[in-house]
Amino acid sequence: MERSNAVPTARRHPRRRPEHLAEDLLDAAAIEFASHGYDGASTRRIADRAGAHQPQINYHFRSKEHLWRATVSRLFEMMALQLRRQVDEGSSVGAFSDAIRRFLRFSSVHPELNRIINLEATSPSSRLDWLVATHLDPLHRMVGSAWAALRASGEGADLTADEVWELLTSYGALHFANAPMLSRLQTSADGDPAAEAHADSVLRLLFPARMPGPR
Amino acid sequence: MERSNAVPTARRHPRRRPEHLAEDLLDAAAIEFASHGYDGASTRRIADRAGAHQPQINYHFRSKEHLWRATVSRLFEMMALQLRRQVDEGSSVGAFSDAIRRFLRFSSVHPELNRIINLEATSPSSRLDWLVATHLDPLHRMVGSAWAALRASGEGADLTADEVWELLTSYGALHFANAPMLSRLQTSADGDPAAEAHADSVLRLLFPARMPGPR
DNA sequence: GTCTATACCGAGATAGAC
DNA sequence: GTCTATCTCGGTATAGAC
Repeated sequence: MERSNAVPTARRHPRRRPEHLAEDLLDAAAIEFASHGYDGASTRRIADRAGAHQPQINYHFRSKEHLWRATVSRLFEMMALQLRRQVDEGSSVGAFSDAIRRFLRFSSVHPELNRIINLEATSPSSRLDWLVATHLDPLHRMVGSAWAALRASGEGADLTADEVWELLTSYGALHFANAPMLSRLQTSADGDPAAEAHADSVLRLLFPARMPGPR
Repeated sequence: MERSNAVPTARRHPRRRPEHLAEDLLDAAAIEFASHGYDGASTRRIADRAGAHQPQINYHFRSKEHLWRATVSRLFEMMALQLRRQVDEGSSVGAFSDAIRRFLRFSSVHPELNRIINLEATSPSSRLDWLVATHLDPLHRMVGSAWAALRASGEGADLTADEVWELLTSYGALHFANAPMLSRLQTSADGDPAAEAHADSVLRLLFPARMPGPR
């Protein structure tokens, strides 16, 4: 294992009396799972990062797998919070675009969710089954019907709903999830500044007629 | 660790006398690294999958890290072989499109490369540094100058070279790398059949004027 | 070059004192 | 709820017979 930079080195003996240890553990778990994948992440490091002991994880969550699910569900809840105004509500281009901007803004602030999803996306597992059934499929349906409504009213580029889904998740959100790599290839890719610019890029692909603007 | 389906169960005692054990180990390593990430992959399973013993890996390659680099380099060589006619050669739309089709065809047959790249893309590591410096940066430059030439001659959509790079790798290649997830969301995503259709989708985004064709 | 045996470490999980 | 101690397992790597 490569453990380049030591975790914030939680002080050893005196652990501390956290109001919300469970929350802290979930925060730490998100980072570790996103960086090393499920198999590669270790509950020891997660506990360390949260300033807790490793057995606390088994106490507060039942197992590593339960911790993973709780972590993912929490990230989805945070995203839903940031989206509030749902995608399927207004079928207007404005509402749809607004939802996309919120989604991408969230993805730039919390790239962990898309990272975790992408780590699981490449090989079948019970985690992937759960992820799709519990979280992704409902979202996919919402986006699909919203796009269908737009297309029916003559708006939007000539793309299928599945193509739009992939554009949003792969091209759109991965821009932030893969920032460590992209920043090594390009001038700058991570951080908030580029978030709105990338959203513009996505929207230009989806609505070329509306946003032909030069760069 | 979740080890859902047992590896082809290499016969135990009688190992075999392989012509190219190293090649077999690299094939097996590609699959395991792509499925579980560097940390999650185990040299035992890789050896098992190749019908070899675990210590053989340390004999033929120096370490797990060396095995990983050899695996990645081999996949890039296979891709270069499939691309043969280089991207930067002709600056015509036809040559560029042809290269993209070859790239995506390779990605659909060997999704392991894009999977491995994506696994490393999300967090800094010495492996990511090596990957970018050795393999990705040269490719990125080639694509960049090829696209610049096209744009200079008035061809192609209003996209920056970096946007094109992300469209090709994230939207384009990930379609195949993430097939296990996408196939659970959509009607069908993996396998060769959809490869050309997805290439059409990518090219339609890059050259809307030329390929406005309905679906 | 191939195999067995094994060293050594870190993983997840549990028991039980506090 | 928190902590220490510890169990068991699987990880990478090495030594050495063949």
